[in-house]
Amino acid sequence: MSISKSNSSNRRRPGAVSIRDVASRAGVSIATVSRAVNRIPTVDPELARRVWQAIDEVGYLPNTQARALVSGRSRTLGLIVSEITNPFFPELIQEFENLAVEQGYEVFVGSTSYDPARTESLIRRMLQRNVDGVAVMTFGIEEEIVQKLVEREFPLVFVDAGPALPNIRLLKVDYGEGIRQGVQHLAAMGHRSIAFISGPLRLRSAVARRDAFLKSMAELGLTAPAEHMVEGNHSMEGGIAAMEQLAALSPLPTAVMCSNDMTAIGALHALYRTTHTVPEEISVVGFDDIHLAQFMLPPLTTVQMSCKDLAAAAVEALRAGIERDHPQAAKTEWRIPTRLVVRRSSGFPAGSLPALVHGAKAARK
Amino acid sequence: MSISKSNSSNRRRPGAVSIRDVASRAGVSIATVSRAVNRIPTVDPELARRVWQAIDEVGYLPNTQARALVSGRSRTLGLIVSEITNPFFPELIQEFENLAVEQGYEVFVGSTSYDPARTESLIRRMLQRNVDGVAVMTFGIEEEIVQKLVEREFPLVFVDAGPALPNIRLLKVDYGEGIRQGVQHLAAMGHRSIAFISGPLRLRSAVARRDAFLKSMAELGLTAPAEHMVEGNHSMEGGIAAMEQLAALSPLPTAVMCSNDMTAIGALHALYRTTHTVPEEISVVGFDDIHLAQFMLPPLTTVQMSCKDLAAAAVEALRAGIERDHPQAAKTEWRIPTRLVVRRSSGFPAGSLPALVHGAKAARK
DNA sequence: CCGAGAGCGGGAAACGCTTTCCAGAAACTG
DNA sequence: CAGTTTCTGGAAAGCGTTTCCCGCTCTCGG
Repeated sequence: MSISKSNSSNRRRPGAVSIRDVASRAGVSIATVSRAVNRIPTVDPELARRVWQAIDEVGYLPNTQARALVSGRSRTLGLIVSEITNPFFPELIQEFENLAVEQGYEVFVGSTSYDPARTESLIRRMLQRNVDGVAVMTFGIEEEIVQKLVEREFPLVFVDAGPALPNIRLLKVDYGEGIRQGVQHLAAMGHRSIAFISGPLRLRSAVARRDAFLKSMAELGLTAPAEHMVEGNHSMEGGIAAMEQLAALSPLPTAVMCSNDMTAIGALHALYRTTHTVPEEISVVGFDDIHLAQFMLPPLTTVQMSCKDLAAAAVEALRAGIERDHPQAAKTEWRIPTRLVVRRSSGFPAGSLPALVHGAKAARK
Repeated sequence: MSISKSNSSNRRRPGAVSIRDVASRAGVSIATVSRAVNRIPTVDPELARRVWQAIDEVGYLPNTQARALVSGRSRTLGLIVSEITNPFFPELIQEFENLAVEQGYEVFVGSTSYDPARTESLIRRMLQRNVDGVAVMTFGIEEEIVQKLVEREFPLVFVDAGPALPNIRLLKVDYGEGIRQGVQHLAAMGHRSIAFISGPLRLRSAVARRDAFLKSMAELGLTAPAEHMVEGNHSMEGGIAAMEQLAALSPLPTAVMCSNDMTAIGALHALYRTTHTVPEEISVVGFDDIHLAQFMLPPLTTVQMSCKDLAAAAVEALRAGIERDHPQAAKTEWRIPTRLVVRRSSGFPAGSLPALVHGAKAARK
């Protein structure tokens, strides 16, 4: 008799099942079904059981759009990264997505490719899709675009260099400590002439890393001449170009610290091409500890910035901004620790006396 | 006087603006605003102008959820890949997303990590989010899960090995031709003992590639003994392990064809570790032509499967299934061409007489 | 000059769900 | 046993759109 209204509609996808189908099947009202689905405790256990059974039988899936429309929350997060083709980001995305899904959120990923127009469109699309919050993990974003989001009182999370605005949560990566660990590791092995390949210097986070390097050097009483400070672009190609520039120097620096792993991998390639040996002639240290790092030849010594930590902090910070009664609602900064991972691309500089350090080199073999 | 109803609601995000705000600002009905936004030609140009101006002034963005709810189409596509951390996929995702956005679609990306439970949850979530269609680019998916989608008459696109079901569109990658090109390239240089590192053989597409290899060999009157057919897992680690197995053989095969580039890169690493030279002692050929391939040492000879072509075909096939009056609505198969890219990881086998081939090797230098 | 027809714009219904409000039932209490 | 409280389920009102339908106006021909 009562053919479900929704199924007689011509617009819905044929197989789709609405809350009404469940209600009539279970012999209750749609309100009861909704309450059962949302686990409101006041519903009679017996009824709830019948509802769940009916849901199972008809294969009901709540329509997210309708839910979002009425609740005002889409249970969707935006994640903006610089370049999805840079291996660091897929790892981050993966972790972020896992955690978000665990918390019942869906994720829209967007990659800016450092293009302001793309970024702009990305943000507009996310706004339109009503995401509940956005994590900007791009290591550098145009201030004005953020403005739009802030105006709408959007929960926002930035990595290390967000604009100082209210309603913004920051993930502070401890570059200072990370880079210091790398520099001290090299200095401890006897390196005095350490070069640095930075990221593109128009990005604040790239500048932050470079400054951390200079500071760490200064702490040890070391200086880096201008020709030892080369600008890369966070990609392998950039690393290759930068390293070629350094390799032309005479004398060669005995070690190179890189702003990220892809750059370091590029450096490794450039050194291979110019037939310099690593770490005998020159040591290379990266930053990030992407998956690939351990498979380099030689395996890359690097400063680990844990994707997992970063993703976890991002999701939590976002939740803190979204969910009214979140325990950390007031927190605005999350610290992301870093740590040194020593592999095989770093060693004693040529001409040093390894024996003095109790054969440490041999031990690492 | 007339405070917008929507703005007085307590649920909406404070900055949000609804169609009603635009309507009252422009002094027209919401229906007219909707028509103007959707560029329905029957609306008076002067009114349309006023509407657009009002939209600009109040910063209106149509709510996608409400649109989707009423139109029954979410303008969202699902993209399922195997492993987002495998560099091939980010490149694919990037292209896919660009094209989809160009066509006015948003993309939900999901990575299965070869885990049926994850895949299951992924599909359920996509169903729930009402995606208009799904492209499954995982090189192997569980049949039963697909069943669910097919039942709902979901537009579906598969890469090369989709189940033979109605309403499914297939992207046929021309493995036969691609692998043949690789094998013939090697054979032409004088290789007779060619090994093959496959993908995980429970995946149909891995089997397809392996069979293509055997067929190509047979065409040339060559055979591959069992110990030359090693199973990898499409990752670098798998390639390393497989190559180590091959490297232990005596005599060594003079060339290795790999099921994908990551495997080939792993093989290169394994050979470096065992101090075999490439291509002098052994040639290596990959498949996919990921970005990384050209930066290997030596740069990897590989069979290119263009991400761009693949993504373009996927988006088009999806649109053909979604949009009622799409010109290609009836098409069910798209061919993806492949082509050989010769770089430096392949060369003449040891003991061959390069001079016979008119100094081709020298020419490639 | 009047009526028919065309064209445009507004009111209202519908999409599938959540949530509030209220009525009725059940369980107590005096 | 009547009155009060507590609880449960149903009806209905939206959420922000699109779209259908109807009525108004304007034009043009007879």
